[in-house]
Amino acid sequence: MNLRLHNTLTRRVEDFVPLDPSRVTMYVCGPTVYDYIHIGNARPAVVFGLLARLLRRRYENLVYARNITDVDDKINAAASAAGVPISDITVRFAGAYHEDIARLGVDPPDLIPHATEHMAEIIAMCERLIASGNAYAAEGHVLFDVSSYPDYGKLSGRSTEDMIAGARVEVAPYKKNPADFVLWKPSSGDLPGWPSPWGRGRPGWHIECSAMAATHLGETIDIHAGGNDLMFPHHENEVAQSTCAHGGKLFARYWLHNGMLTFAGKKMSKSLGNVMVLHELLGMYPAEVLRFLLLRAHYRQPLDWSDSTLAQARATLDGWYGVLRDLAECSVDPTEEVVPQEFEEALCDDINTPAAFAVLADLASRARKASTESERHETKAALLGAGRLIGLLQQDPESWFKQTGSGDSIDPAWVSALLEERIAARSSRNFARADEIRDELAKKHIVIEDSAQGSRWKVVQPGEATG
RNA sequence: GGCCUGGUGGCAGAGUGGUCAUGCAGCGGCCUGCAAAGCCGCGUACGCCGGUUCGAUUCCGACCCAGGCCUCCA
Repeated sequence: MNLRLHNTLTRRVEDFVPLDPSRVTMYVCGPTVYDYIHIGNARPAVVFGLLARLLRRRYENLVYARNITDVDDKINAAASAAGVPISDITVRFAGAYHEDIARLGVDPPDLIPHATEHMAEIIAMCERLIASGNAYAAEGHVLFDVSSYPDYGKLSGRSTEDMIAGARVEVAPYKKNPADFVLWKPSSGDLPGWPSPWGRGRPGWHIECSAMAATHLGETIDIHAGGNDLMFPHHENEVAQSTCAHGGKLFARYWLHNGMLTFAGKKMSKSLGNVMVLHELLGMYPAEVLRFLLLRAHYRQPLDWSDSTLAQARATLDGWYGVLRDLAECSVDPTEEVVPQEFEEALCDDINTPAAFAVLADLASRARKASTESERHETKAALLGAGRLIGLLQQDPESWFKQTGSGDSIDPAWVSALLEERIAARSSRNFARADEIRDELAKKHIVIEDSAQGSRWKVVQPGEATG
């Protein structure tokens, strides 16, 4: 089963063949840590974290780096607004990022390079680019000379003429060419800065990733991924810098780009002010519902956030957890879990999570109908194995159904007492009282399920099960 | 304006040149004291117009519409 990935460089799905199967390298652009991230920022971490899992199943040694950008003018703005050093801001929000992402079931990458810890490498790369004639210093800046790199624009599919024609930026006087971009810029006294051959300054954004990728993964890396909004200029600039700094060596062999999360059809972004903050969402919804929502659409497609899709995600997961709850008696040791082949095949087809979920749904339905003990065991082991790989169905099924939204709390003793009373009422055929109790529980969003085995209860989210 | 994606049934969302995606919701039935859960069954979906083809939702062209990038952005 080959792993196939859509490569932005060729705009088609290709077989993934690593340069060196004994050391597979992947770099994903991480967050700039100046605030809590929104749910859209979590999409690449979730999707490419899943890709990392798939890669680890095939290659013994994956080196996966996801950076933290901790030098940036937005950070400077946040720090000066709060009257604290930038490290107060970056440490706090990098910590929050790791915590929130972990709750979404994302494994930590192997390496988490920080831009501020790579100043020497960044400066060295600038010097190398100047020496090779691909960059020039001007008024305390170092700029990349776009005209020195004929392939500039190849990744994002635009020509330099297009860029100039569409330019909406005012051209700084020290630029030779309007498309030239900053590698290093001067810092005035109150801004964070590092000593450099061009005076005290700080790096431009793009060079950080190039320097960190080269430092930890090497000059040519297998996979570089990030949001498709980074394709231009960020990734285009990375390609230019890295290729030129490394004597024309190919920088990244496979470029992967995830689609944007939208809200009411518009890209979720801080500047539009239409963001759903992940940290807050985690307090309102089960983390697996959020993770499932992010994986329900193919990663390259846009994904619209809405109450309806949220409710649908919750309802589908409820169905699968319902199967696991019914199979509670059938014990499956983690070592007995298996990842069904069709499931993994779907994921290996350019991370086709919707197709994988179709396999999971079929599995769930087979598990529910399983008539023999071995069939129950087999399907449950497959369900759990698939769930583990994709990062879902990892909760205890019984407690899954007892989760309440933020603010609500339910006293299980109170529920049990009413349930007992209702059982007694039913056995004495006092259905009026039994229904009264059911209605009372329903006010707390508690639903009763009677069966031959007895009565049980679950919490449904308000608004759940709307189409 | 330039470059790039995409338009699939009530909603979400894969995929394919010629019987099935799948999930959620809905409807009918079974089950149930009634429900819930579950089971069985049900829906002439592929933006518009041409072209290629024995046959197109799938390939080609035009058009319309939406979104992204061109400025910080996952």
